[in-house]
Amino acid sequence: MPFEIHPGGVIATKSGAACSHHEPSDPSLCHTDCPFERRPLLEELASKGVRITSQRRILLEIIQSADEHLDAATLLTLAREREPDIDRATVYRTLDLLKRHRLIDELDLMHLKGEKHYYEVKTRRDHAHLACFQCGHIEEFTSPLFEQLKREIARQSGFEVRVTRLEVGGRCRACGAREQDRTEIAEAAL
Amino acid sequence: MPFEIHPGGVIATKSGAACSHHEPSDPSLCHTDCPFERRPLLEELASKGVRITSQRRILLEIIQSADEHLDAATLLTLAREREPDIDRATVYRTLDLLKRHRLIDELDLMHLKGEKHYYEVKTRRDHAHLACFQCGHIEEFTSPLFEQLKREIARQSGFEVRVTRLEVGGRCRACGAREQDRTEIAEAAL
DNA sequence: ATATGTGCAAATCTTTTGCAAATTC
DNA sequence: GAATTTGCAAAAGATTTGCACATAT
Repeated sequence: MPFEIHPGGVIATKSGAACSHHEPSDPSLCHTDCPFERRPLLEELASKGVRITSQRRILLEIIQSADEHLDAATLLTLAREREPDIDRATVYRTLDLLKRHRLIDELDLMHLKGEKHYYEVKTRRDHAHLACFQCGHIEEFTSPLFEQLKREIARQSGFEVRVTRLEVGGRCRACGAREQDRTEIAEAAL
Repeated sequence: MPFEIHPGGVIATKSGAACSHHEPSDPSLCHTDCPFERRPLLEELASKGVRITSQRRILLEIIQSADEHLDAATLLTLAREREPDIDRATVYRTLDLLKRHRLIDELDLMHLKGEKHYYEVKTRRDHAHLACFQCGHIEEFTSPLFEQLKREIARQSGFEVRVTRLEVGGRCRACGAREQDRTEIAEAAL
């Protein structure tokens, strides 16, 4: 089957699989209507007629259940724990496949640690990624305002919006507070 | 002088220099209050005690007056037209310098043409970059909603927001219309 | 005079590609 | 059985680094 992007709507997950977007401590948030989850990647791909190989099965499972942003090298390492012969190229090709099918999003996370990319399962609501230049902490941020902005962009520019990437770099609350402490200590020393 | 980021406010340009953010056909938009322009990069750097070398002078001028998004290789080529001995490393080091001083923004433009970065002078208002996957067209988009979203992010997350990057990928109006045409032609042929 | 910046060359990091053999449907 | 996918090895693309020499303040 020649590659083709299918527009089809987002479908809520039917599985009871762990939802990587909530703390394990609050599993009650992971139910059928979870706005962050969708069908398992494997199901999604198979239904599009994409061949499921053992390598892809492994990679999809890892990506699906990852609870942090993965880069290609980490994904390769994790996959090799299960299948030592899996190749770097297969990882990149699979990531590309998922990207083209719009099942994952590619992130830079402000290039805090080099030029590599990070990946995450596409969620129903887009979110911003906030990266702290000082401690490297990454935070996600969802907002109706963001959705509104995307609609405004589509309407005013005439663009059919397919992918959105909002990354913010700065200093997180904790680092800001720490800095504040330092200032106070310095002042007290005078 | 050890490197240090100075927070200082944005200052409107005093020069009559060409403003790269408006069509040359509408020079009236380029005046003192132009919300897109700021002090020349060279002035900005010099006032921070950064050494101005002949190489930097050339690079700054090119970046300043560029009317499209530059990548490091293009910048090097343009610089070499004026000074053939300038080195690739100097280009990267200068871009890094400007980034650290928050005088330029780094963009990916959705990696339409490889993994390289693009650069533009930081403007007073942040803007989104819309990239058309089909024709490669890049469009900029400013909106009060974007500013509002940034404020919301800062307030709710406690982040001190320093850099924002909003990139949108999809299909531009022209390509969408072209596609529409094709569909109509295809239907008429039935 | 001294700290800083530059060119050169080599290295690094990340991703991509051509091809023969293996696998999926 | 035909088309697709994989592993391997090599290449490509983009950026970074160490060091001796040159330059700016």
